[in-house]
Amino acid sequence: MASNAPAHDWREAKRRSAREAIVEAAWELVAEEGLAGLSIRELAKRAGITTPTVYAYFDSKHAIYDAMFGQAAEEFVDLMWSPYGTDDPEQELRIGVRRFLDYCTSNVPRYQLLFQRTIPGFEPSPESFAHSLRSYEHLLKRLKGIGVTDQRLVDMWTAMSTGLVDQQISNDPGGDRWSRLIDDFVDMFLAYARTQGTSATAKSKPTKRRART
Amino acid sequence: MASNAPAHDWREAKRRSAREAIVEAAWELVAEEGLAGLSIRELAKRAGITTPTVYAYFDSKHAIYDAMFGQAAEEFVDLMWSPYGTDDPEQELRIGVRRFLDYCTSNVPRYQLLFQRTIPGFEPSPESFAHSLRSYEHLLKRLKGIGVTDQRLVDMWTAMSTGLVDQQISNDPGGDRWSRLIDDFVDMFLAYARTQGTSATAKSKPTKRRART
DNA sequence: GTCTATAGCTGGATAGAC
DNA sequence: GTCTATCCAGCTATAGAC
Repeated sequence: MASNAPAHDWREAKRRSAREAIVEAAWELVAEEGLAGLSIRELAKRAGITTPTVYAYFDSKHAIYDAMFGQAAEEFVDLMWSPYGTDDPEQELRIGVRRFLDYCTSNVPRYQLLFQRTIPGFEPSPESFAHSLRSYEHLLKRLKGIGVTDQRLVDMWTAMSTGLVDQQISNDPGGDRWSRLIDDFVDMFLAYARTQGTSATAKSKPTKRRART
Repeated sequence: MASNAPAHDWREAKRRSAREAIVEAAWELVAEEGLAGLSIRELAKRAGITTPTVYAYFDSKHAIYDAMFGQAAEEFVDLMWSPYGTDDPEQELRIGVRRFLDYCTSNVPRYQLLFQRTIPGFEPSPESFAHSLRSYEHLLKRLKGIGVTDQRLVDMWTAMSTGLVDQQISNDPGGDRWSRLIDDFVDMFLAYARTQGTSATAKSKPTKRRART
């Protein structure tokens, strides 16, 4: 977007870095005040600028939320697609859910912005949301790795992952009462999936791969 | 509290019913505007009174949240303790989680108030929170019924239940994409629990009951 | 207890000079 | 683009007459 303008690239770059500085300050603010506690005035103060300057870079408060969403969603998708250092699909699944859980619990407002609907009226823009779809695709890939393709099983998996995160955040913030149960959860899921007509592990026959269109 | 004043009971009753009317209006308001959208002015308008009158019954906005919390928590604990119409512990467990899920999904702001930490700075009073503890006790009772007493298994159960609710609310509001997976979840949990050295079903030996103090 | 009136503040967003 | 200054709407909460 706004790409093939070879001259004045530095302008674009400068503007982008200014935007990023604002978003950075926004993250710091919501870390202290909660996601809903984002105030443009306070944000400007922290970014070392004034309120109208914020509006030179963002049309509205929701536009700032969207920029935060986009940045975090991209960061998350990069994390989930980065190498897993193993060829074992089950291991990859375990590492994946660990990454997800760590990512969520290490920054609660970010989790709420990305995965819950806690800001009334806010919907991420299609560009921002596209990252989230790519994350979900990688999840499908990981599950397919262990032979799970049934949508019902996929939905059960997302519910289990979310439930872990949710309980950890709500009832033991900063602790590990639920996050330490990850491996038990995976064990439970794998055992169940095996009873559901999927391979669910390498010892059964590998899943027949269907060519992507 | 303010109890043994035999005369003027009608005064107490009238005051209580006025409070209840305000709380009722508060529920209607948050149903439309979201939990954080509770405004004293708008609340007063709906209750057919003026703003200062609200303060004649509640010290602050948080006090209203607390009254809502207490009312809902009591309603919920009554629901969970009400008869299950069966002697089969497994059936009771299934009915219990169904009740929980229906209760949560049928009123999202109420769910957020009771089970999540979404209002910054709000903590329920001990009296209000006591109801929640009694609900949790009944959950322990139901799980004990199928032979599950291990805290780790209990925590896994709460994470699974919450995860179902959370996904249902966040990703398919009004639908049943996750709520219809309840029985699969219970099956999965029961199968896993059986591998964990608990009876987890009636066909094993019944759990030894320890007398309550 | 209930009202009118308002204090006191904070919010998002903008006008207009530079 | 960045500022000063400000508008206007909304909020919680209270003062004081009745």
